[in-house]
Amino acid sequence: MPELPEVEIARRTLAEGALHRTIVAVDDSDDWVCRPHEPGEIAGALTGRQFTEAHRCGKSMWVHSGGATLGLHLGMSGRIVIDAEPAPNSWDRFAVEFEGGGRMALFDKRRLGRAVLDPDHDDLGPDAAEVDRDTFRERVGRGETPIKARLLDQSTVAGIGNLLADEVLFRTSIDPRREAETLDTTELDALRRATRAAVRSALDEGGVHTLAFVIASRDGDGSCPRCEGELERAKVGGRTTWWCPHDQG
DNA sequence: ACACGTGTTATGCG
DNA sequence: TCGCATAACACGTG
Repeated sequence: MPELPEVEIARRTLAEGALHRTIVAVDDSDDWVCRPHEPGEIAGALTGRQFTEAHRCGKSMWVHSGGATLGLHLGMSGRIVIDAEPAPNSWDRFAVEFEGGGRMALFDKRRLGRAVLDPDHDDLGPDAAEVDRDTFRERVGRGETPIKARLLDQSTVAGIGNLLADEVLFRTSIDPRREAETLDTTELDALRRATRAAVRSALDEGGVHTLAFVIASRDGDGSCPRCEGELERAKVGGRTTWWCPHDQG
């Protein structure tokens, strides 16, 4: 589920449902998801406090509590759930209970999500939906790595995942295997604009699953939405990649 | 049974 | 130290 748009939706869920409620209990017993702290350490830092603000950069979120900051990452399968019954099979990997009932949980079957105290975001690039034109040009348009791998590198620009990368490369007719430094400024500017537009659209429609090329490649019959030719599939930057060999030559 | 996956990070190599 | 590639991580799903 989670790429930048899903995480922004999760942040809004936190902002609307988890702020200004007194925390009376914390379940941080999953010592794989709750790291690197000892069980009870997050609980000790948050119990009795209220979350006051919910922030996001790329796919990382953090909430202020007046004292410690709680960092949340959804990993590949995580979701934020507010005021629901505890999930079966301990799929709630982290949870806080609020005074008077109700709770906030990180639901994550695969356990690749994270709940951390005072998260370190030093290795995170600027948010992919906010980065300015010149910064995008200089950070994305360098190196011999495939442009898709560059877009997926969270320290270059934060928030683009596997599906969004395919979508914006399709929208700009750029071959995902091109070396990043071979892109000219026109192509880089187009990539940035396509990213902003795709994020806006995904936010409006409910996630990256709703984007046309994502549907065509993952759920559809594998034909190009533009020329109807057959899409190609291969590993690029270690990830499954779809593109149109005709339009993205 | 077995490979795959919307993410991150540790490790290895030039 | 840097840039890049790959494996590993956990575990449900098809």
